[in-house]
Amino acid sequence: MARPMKKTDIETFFARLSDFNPAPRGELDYVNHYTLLVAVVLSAQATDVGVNKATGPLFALVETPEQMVELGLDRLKQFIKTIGLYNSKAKNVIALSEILIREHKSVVPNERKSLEALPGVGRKTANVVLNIAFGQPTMAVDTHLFRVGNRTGLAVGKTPLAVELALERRVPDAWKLHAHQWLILHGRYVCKARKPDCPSCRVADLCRFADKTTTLD
DNA sequence: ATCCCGAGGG
DNA sequence: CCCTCTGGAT
Repeated sequence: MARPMKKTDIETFFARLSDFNPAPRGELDYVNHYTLLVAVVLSAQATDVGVNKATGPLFALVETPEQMVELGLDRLKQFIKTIGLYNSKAKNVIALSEILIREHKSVVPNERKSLEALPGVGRKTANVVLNIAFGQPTMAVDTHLFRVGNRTGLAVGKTPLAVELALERRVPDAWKLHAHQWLILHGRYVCKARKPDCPSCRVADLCRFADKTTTLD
């Protein structure tokens, strides 16, 4: 039952996802490093579609920390009211913007430590920014990566951090940079939480969980 | 009722 | 470790 995915199968796993989608892109909308950071902070426990709906009008007006501080807490809340947890997120975005201005010359830092020191930015959000904005091969373990890793046997762990470390150990270097994006897309559209679409999954034969009862052999 | 690119506080 | 923040989609 606790059968981990075989090493050779991990290679095949990513080769197939890569073949299907050679240059996977995230689905959060942003216009620069700062708006990327804000979008990822807003995306906690929310769908990216819902986040994009709110950030479209917001980023048309605001794309720098200075403009965000000038916009102010109450008006920011109006923009993001349709996103869950909007109260604390709005507070965090304003506070984080003030810190960027004060301590980082309004530039999004490229170090984990500085990123995680920002309010509303934890390990997962820092990993996303490091990966997307700065091209670092980080494994940002969100709800999708956690589920897909454990379900398939690719990277098993009881906590997101454990799964992150397992991914770093097990994913071959050649696939590391885009692993997060491939896995999240796979988790969102195929290896879904409620009704995983195993029949149309291109890596089902490598998966310990896949329902293979529909195929005869 | 459950899930969505979680983080912070107790 | 637990709880809270929170609205929209399915």
